[in-house]
Amino acid sequence: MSSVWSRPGPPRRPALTREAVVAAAVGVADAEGLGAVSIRRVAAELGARTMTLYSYIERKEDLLALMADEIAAEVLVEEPLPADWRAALLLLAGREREVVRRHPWRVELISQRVAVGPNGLRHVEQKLSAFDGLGVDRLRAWRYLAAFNDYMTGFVVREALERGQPRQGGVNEAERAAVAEPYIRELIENGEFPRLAPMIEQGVAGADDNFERGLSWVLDGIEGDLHGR
Amino acid sequence: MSSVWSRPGPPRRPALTREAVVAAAVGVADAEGLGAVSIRRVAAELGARTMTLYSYIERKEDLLALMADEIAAEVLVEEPLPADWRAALLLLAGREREVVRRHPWRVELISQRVAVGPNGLRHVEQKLSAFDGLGVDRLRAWRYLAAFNDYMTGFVVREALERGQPRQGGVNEAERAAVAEPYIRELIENGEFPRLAPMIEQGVAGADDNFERGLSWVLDGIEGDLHGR
DNA sequence: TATCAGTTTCGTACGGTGTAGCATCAGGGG
DNA sequence: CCCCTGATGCTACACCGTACGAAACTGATA
Repeated sequence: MSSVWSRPGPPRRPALTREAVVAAAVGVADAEGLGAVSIRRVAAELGARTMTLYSYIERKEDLLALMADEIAAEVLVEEPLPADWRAALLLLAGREREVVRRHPWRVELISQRVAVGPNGLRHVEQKLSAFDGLGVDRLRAWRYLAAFNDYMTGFVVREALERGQPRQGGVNEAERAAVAEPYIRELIENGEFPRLAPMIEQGVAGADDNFERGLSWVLDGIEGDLHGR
Repeated sequence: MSSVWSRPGPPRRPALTREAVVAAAVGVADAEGLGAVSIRRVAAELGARTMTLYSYIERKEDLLALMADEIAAEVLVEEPLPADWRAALLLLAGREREVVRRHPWRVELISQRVAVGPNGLRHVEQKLSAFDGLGVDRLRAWRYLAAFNDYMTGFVVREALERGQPRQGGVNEAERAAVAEPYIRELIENGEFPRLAPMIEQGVAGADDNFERGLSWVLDGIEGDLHGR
């Protein structure tokens, strides 16, 4: 039984890896929202000290980009894609939706200018490949892609907001709804919103999965353009 | 000439108003991005001390909600709307786009669960009123609205990102592009992105205003549904 | 085996954030 | 007149990202 002084300190912890750092960050974001992802917190999660993380990333921004690209891998589908372009896009869209449902913090990264990584690029390439058999030139394909992407972005953002991301701090969801309730009710009463009010009253708003329907309208529009206007 | 002690302090500053606070915050966000909007900064802008702002709002979140509703007023259009539903929606969409161009920080608020205020509700009501003459039931109108809104959200988010919001701190835009350049070039070379690479090389990506075109596809899709599938 | 170079780890510190708690003070109503 | 209500502002706390430099450890070389 030696004294503290002669005993060696704990063996050096197995070296961290960038992958482990990113995985820990993703775990925190999944469980408690993107707001809980701080350098200190992720380090603690790994049993490391704060500044240690800066051996693996240069800035927090980098960590966010790596997180985004990590989950971008989850939306890739195994090739070959369905030959029918609509089926292919529907498949990709479904994946995208699932991934955002699993990692709702993704939508917060959208408006944060995070750099696009290799998996993000692979995803774009897959979307482009859906148009392969159609004989459209690059510009047209790009325009179709843009319209499709824009719809998808809007949809997943709205869905994530409606479902309510895990949040840290701030007012929680039920509480917020409770506060909003009387205000909304007042608006219904006062008659300034004759179209909106009954929709809220009857619960038309919300509780309607418009994913495939809305998407099919966008694809119909593209198809119309495809078949010569 | 009296001494400091006997001279009265500066006359009490004219009382702040909530409107002034919100206007100052919007000004800061327009000029330097949402990241520059801190309680301290907005207070300084008004010549007030930090904690004074908390007489007008309860939390910073409130200030953000008020800012959002402030600019939501800018997207309202004078009634009556064009009788043609497509023309009405196009008008509203154009307004929405202009407002986001003027206040690009709006897109950052989208994914931040800010409460919707009276002007936001008025805006929704105006959009709903576009469907008035069509004889569609509430559920259908709501679905059309959702699809239209989703496309618009995605579009304005993408446009704001492509144009580059004013940012404080962080790497600036040109610098980021310069860093991304060799990485992108490498991807082009290595052949993993046969569809995407030539689009970047030829500049097909970006520099193509797809606003009305993409929107018209969405409206075409809705119109198809309208005319009985 | 002893030394050196290069990484990885981490203690400390700085300047920023939102905001709780309390003291101060002005103006208006009894 | 006084008192009270609400606006104002100081101080302080806990948190953030991260610059800087020292320490500890690893593997390669002499």
